[in-house]
Amino acid sequence: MNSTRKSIMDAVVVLFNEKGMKFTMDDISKLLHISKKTIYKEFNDKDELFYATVDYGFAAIKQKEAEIIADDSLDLVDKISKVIVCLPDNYRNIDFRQVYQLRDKFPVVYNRIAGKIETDWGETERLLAEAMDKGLIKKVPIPVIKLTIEGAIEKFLSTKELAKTHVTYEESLNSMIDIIINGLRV
Amino acid sequence: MNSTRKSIMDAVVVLFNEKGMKFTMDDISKLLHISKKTIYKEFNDKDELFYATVDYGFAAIKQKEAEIIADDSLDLVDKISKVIVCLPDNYRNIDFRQVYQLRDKFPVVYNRIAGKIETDWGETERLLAEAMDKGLIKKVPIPVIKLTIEGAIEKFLSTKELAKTHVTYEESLNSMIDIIINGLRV
DNA sequence: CGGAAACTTATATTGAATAAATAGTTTTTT
DNA sequence: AAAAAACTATTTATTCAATATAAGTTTCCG
Repeated sequence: MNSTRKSIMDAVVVLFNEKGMKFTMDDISKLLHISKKTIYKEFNDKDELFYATVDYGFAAIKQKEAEIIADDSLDLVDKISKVIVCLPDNYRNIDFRQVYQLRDKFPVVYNRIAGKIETDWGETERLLAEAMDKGLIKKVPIPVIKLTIEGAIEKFLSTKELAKTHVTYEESLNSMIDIIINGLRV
Repeated sequence: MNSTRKSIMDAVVVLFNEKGMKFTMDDISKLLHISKKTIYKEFNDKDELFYATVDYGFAAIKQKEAEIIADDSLDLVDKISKVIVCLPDNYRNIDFRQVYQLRDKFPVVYNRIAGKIETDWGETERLLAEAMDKGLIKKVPIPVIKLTIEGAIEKFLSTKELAKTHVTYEESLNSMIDIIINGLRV
């Protein structure tokens, strides 16, 4: 993949975090000091650009996830907690709450994201089921675990309460995962 | 408090769960087969009705909470998990996600609710801090615990994923609290 | 008295008209 | 060759009057 494509997709992520979905193709060109023609040489339209950016971003997550799972120095429960933190950690700078804004205007892109997140959870669910089978953790409905973690992440991202108490998002996430993994241990 | 007032406030809760904030004074009178005049004899306006309904509802929660805390047969950690479940349990039939709709139209009522929820958490926070002091549970930033629980509850209420897997809201809530309390134990 | 309905006025919603912004293209400049 | 700027055809936002809805009051009636 050429570096122009990459820099454009990086700019999309930067602008998304700055302005949500309210940024224009002109914003991208201004940020990178490139002409719109250059963008349209790489991507046929805005949809295609967003779609590619999503795939580009999630590829990095999948990569890291695969490394964790392949790491033989980690036991199964450690792998689970690392894989769970993996998703938001790579995307520390992405405000996932704004993703819902895509639903109406870019439904294809939105569904791609939803699908990617589901797939990512699929891996975690597989590990959780295996750990339950082996008696390493309690048997608890997996949706309860999933929703608890998702809900906590959304709260951590959306609230200002953490900032007030000088607890960072990352520390909160690790604390939360620790509590839950420890709570699941038999 | 007279029974007319109570039945009107009960109707408010019923209609709120049915229609969110989109119900009218006429809806209340039709549901109860009473005239609007009767409603306006008890409450000066819609604001006052909602305000009273909030206080009426939270009084029941405070009552139950006090009973749990006074119960000497429970140890501190048990009290914490019971007090946490106490809030949503009493309000099993209230969809708290719709409360934000009040913010614009009934700011006074909204602030009352926000205040009540904060007060309720204050009690739980006090118990958590005490348990940490006594070394009964791990020292973890309390906002992390609070946000995790709040996030999970919101997710349980907002998603259809639980229904699909035949796990009830109540079971999920209890599982979640079990995991977290167990995860906090030293 | 209290329910049912009619009535008034404030608030909300709708939709067409208009203005503004933006995706995508073309031209000019460096 | 690519940036910058100008351009156009659509989309999207805004405005404002009409329309409709709902809060609160009054009237009538059993």
